[in-house]
Order: sequence, then C-alpha cells, then structure tokens
Amino acid sequence: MVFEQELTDWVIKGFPDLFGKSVQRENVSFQLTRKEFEGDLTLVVFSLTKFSGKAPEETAKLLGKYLVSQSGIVSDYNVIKGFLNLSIDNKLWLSKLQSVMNTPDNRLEKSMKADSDKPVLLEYSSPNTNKPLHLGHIRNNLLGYSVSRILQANGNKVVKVNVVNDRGIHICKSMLAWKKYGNGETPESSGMKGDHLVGKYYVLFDKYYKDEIRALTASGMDEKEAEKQAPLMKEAQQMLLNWEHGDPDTLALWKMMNGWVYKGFDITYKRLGVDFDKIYYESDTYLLGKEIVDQGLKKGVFYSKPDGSVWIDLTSEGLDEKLVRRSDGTSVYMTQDLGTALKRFEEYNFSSHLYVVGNEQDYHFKVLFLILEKLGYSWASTMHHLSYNMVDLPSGKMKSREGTVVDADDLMDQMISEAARITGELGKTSDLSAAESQNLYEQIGMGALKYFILKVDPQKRMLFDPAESIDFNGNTGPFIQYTFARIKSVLRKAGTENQLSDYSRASVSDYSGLNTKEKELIKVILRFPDELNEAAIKYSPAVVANYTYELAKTFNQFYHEYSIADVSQIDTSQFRLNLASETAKLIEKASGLLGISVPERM
RNA sequence: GGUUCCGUAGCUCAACUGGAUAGAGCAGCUGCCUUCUAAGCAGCAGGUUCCGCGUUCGAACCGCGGCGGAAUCACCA
Repeated sequence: MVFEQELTDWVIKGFPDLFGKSVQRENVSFQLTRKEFEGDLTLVVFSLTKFSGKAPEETAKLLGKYLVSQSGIVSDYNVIKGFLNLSIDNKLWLSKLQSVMNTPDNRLEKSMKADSDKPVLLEYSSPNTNKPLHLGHIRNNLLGYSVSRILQANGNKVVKVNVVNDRGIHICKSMLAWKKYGNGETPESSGMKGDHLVGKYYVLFDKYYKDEIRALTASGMDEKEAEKQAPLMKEAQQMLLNWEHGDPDTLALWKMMNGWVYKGFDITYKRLGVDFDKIYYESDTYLLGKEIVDQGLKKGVFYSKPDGSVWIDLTSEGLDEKLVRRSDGTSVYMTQDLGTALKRFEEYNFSSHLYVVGNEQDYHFKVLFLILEKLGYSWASTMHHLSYNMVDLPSGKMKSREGTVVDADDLMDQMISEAARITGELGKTSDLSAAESQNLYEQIGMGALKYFILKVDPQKRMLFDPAESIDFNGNTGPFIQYTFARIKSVLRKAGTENQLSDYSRASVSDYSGLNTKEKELIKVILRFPDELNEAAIKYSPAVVANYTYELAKTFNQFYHEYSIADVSQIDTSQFRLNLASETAKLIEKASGLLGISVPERM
C-alpha cells in the first residue's frame, strides 16, 4: 500500500537506536487504519515486542515519536492497545495523487514480475458442440476473459486459446437424432440459432433413447443391459466408428452440423465480449500424445498391462492408477491433454499455462501436471488449473438433458430487455435515438450480468435464481456504470474537461484543506495498483469487481457531501472536479478489466 | 469409503491472507428530488462466522475431531 515502503524503511532504520536490536522487513506489518480511528496507516506492533523487549503500548509510543520527528512523512500518531496509528501529512497525499494523475497509464505497468517476452497461455471456454452455452459456460468465459485482461494490465503477454470439443459420442447423438427425425431442418428453414437447433436434437435423442430403455425394461430386461442394448445407442456408437474411419457421409453431416454450432457460438461469444487468439479442435488434437506415452513407457514412468493398455501408478502420491492409453491403442482425454500441452509449449514457449476449467476436473489436472512433471518437463511447474465452482439454481445443479439449464442467449436477452424496461421507467432515454438506446440497454444489461457473475470468488459455488432477476440497484454493474455516467455529466456541465491537465498541478498543490470524504476517495484511488496486483496473483476478477464497487460507492458519498462545482471557491471546486475525473478514469479502467463497458450517459 | 473444495445477517456476497467493535447490497422500516443524474444519499434493525477442542498477545481465517453440502475417484470428455 501507499507509503508502506517508506514507513517500513524508517521503522527498520530507527529500531536499533530505540531498542538496541534490529528487525527484519517481514516483521513490520502495516494495514490501513480503520475508519473509526484517527490516522491513515497502522503499524501492528505485537510482532515487534519480542525484539523491543517492551510492552506493546510502550513500543508503539516510542516508534510513533521517532517517526514523527525523523521521517518527515508522519504528522501525528496515536496508540491504541498494540496498534500504532500514523497520520500522513496531507501534502504528501496530494503529491502522491498528483503524480498518479500526471502519469495516467504508467501505473498499470508496474507490479507483478511479468516474465520477459514469453506469453502466458490461457485456455478457457472449451465448449462441446452438441448443445448451446448455458450459465455455467458464461461464468467460465467471463472469468477467462477477465483474467486475460488482468494479466495484460500487469504487463503480461497473454495468448487466449479455446479448445473445442467437437467429436465423440455426444456429438454423434445429436447427429443421429437429426438424421432420423430432422426432416432436413436447418437453421435457415427453422429460424433457429445453429447451436440451439443442434441442442434440440441432442435432447430429442435422449428422449427417444429413454423411451427405448423403458420399453426394454418393461419386457423384463435389466436396466443396465437395456442402456447398452437400446438400438439408438448402438446406432450412435456405430456412427462414431464411421466417423473415426472417415466415412464421407458421416463426416459431411458432422461438418455441416458443427458449422451451424460455430456460427451460433460466434454470436454468443460476441455478445459476451470474449475472444480468442487461437482455437484448437479436438478432432485435430485427439491423436496427439501417443508419442509421449511411448517415451514415458521407455523411461519407465508408465507401464503396460497384459491387454496392452498403458497406465501410470500414482498411488505413492495418494492418487490412483490412471489410464493414459486404451488397450486398442486409442488415446483418452489425458493422452490428448498431454499432447496439446507439449504442442503448445513448442509453439509458444510460454512462461506459464493456465486452464480455466470447472472444479469437477480438479483431479484430472492434478494428475495431468503430475505426469508432465514425472516425464521431466521443467515447464510442468508453470501450469495452473484456475478452478471455478459451479453455478447452481435453487433447484440444484443444471442438467442440460433434463432441461434445467439457464440458456446463455436467453439470459442475455432477458437482461437486456430488463435494462430497457427499467431505463424506460426512469425516463432516461427520451433524447436518445433508437439505436443509441438499444446500445445503452445492451451495455447496462450485460454490465449487470457480468458484474453479478464476476463479483463472486471463483472458488465459491454461486447461486442464481432465475425467478429473481439480477439486480440493477446496489452492489451491481449498473451502479458502477451509473456513477461513471454521472461523473461524465458533471464534467460536461462544468465545461472543464479539456482544461483539467492544465489545472491539476496548480489546484492540487494549492489546496491543503483536505477533508474526510476527499481523503477517503484519494485513498481508494491510490489503492488501485495493489488491487490489480492482488487480482493477478489470485487470478480473481472478484478482487477488481469489489474494488470497483467500493470506488464508486466512495465517490457517491463524497459527491453527495460536497458540491463539486461550487464556483465561489474555484480552487477547491477545481480540485474536486479533478478528483471526479480521476475516479471516472479508474472506473473505466477497472470495468474494462471485467469486460464491462461504461456509458457516457445513462 | 478415499481425496479435494465449500459452510459468514432471512437472501446474495465481502473481509487487504492471523489484527482493533466481522462489512456491503437485496428484502423490511425512517428520512432526503425547486439545486449539476434519486440506478443515488443518510439512518434503524438484523451475527454464537455450522459445532467442539487446541495453537497465541489476538482466530471467520491455522491444527485436530465432529456435523452439513458439493465435486471426483471410468478403456467418457
């Protein structure tokens, strides 16, 4: 935090003279002073008492006195129990703020040791092509995209990759159902979005498949056996074989239907505002990794069983035995992930590799990384699974086959029309054109959705109740957007937008009567780099989201208490306008990290 | 059953990674639009941080033991 560095230096410097013993940097810990106490930064002295040999209060008092007389930073101090509250000179707050204002973008380049030119590889989204995206995918996509922005803001190069799961039995199910029951229906003929159309046949397959099972069990067959013997399932499996053998008809159907899905996904991705630098298709990558298995066998990392299947024994690590190649020589999920990881390293020479994948795959990634390590790849240690928890409905988990999903497109539509309704009620769009209004509704609706998802710690399971639409009041995206728009409006009316840089220097240094609300706002503004850094370390957009809310909230309180554009005091009002302008810039920047766009007016 | 994650106000979430009297927003109740945006501001009420023991100056956070929820342990991906 601001001033922490300097103050720590002073404590270390003065300690030996005061107490006859020296202290290490890690023993000196500062925190922001809580609002109810006098002061700006607080030194927690408990951990220092074993070096000072004195009681906490006594230690704090001596240090406080020393800092006031020697450091030139601290104007005053008070001691409460073992907490030494330090007040920083107002002028220093102002000059810190001023240096930030005068170098608008530089502060984003500091923090986190961005590793030279090597990129960070970030995989996210990874959809199946047999059904449309739902709320769970939204969480994945928003998280992945936001993490990429946060890493970039910390000075990293990021390569965003998506791997599309475009093959397998589940794809064949939709294909088969379409072939049997589709009557040649296309997105054009039905007016349906391609991914929804394909999803419809996936559900249809399941319906008829269940019918078959029921019929078989009614005639006395065991349920497990019925699942295997159902004609539809057998046909689907045959289709998969045809696909693997390159049957032209099957491939043509596969290409056509996947094409529909990609078109649909593109629309959804675009609305979500996410994008990728490279897309991998599983149909291209599923054979990768076999060579790695051979090498692993030679090195003795893997072993084969009599039937020819290849395994790794991880029981000594407290895990199980894991299959890495089937007895028929085909690769499994693990095999291809090994292969793609190696391929990506060869292609990009990444400094680290992140996977944004749901926590149901925690075990898979644990094993994946462990195997890579055992195979001797040094970069295995740079891999990280950014695991996030599921989105739950009040009724429990979403299940696409049972129709208990919140569809991504539907949800976005709903959010946008809700935004339109509320905006209309508040009468804010009377002077906007139809196109401008529509654009505004989209910004607000999507802002609400994105903030709702991203403000929650990724590791926590979150609940979404479709019956209660996402809020537009309080701790929400629209509140942040509203604050931004209001600041912009004030600046427009004050008519000083263009002169700010000329004014800022003079007005900041001349104005010394810093009051509580102004100071609070300044403190929040100056915290931005720390928050950004923390967000990058934790890979958590939630840090940014909660910070942005606090910034907007603090501004609103400040704004309410003090008339910003009071012309009778040109210096103070100019200073306050500068503060407002700085806040707006930060809100815009922080929102950008979340993929939320902020409107100039709303 | 083994492993991993989670449990904070009625509800949805915070809590600077061990610090002071655990904070916001919804929902409920009170006030505030003749003044630059009321999607706002000020206030009231709401807590045994799932339970117990331990570690220490100090625990929502760390350790152990329970209870509750979830995920995973496939020749699926």
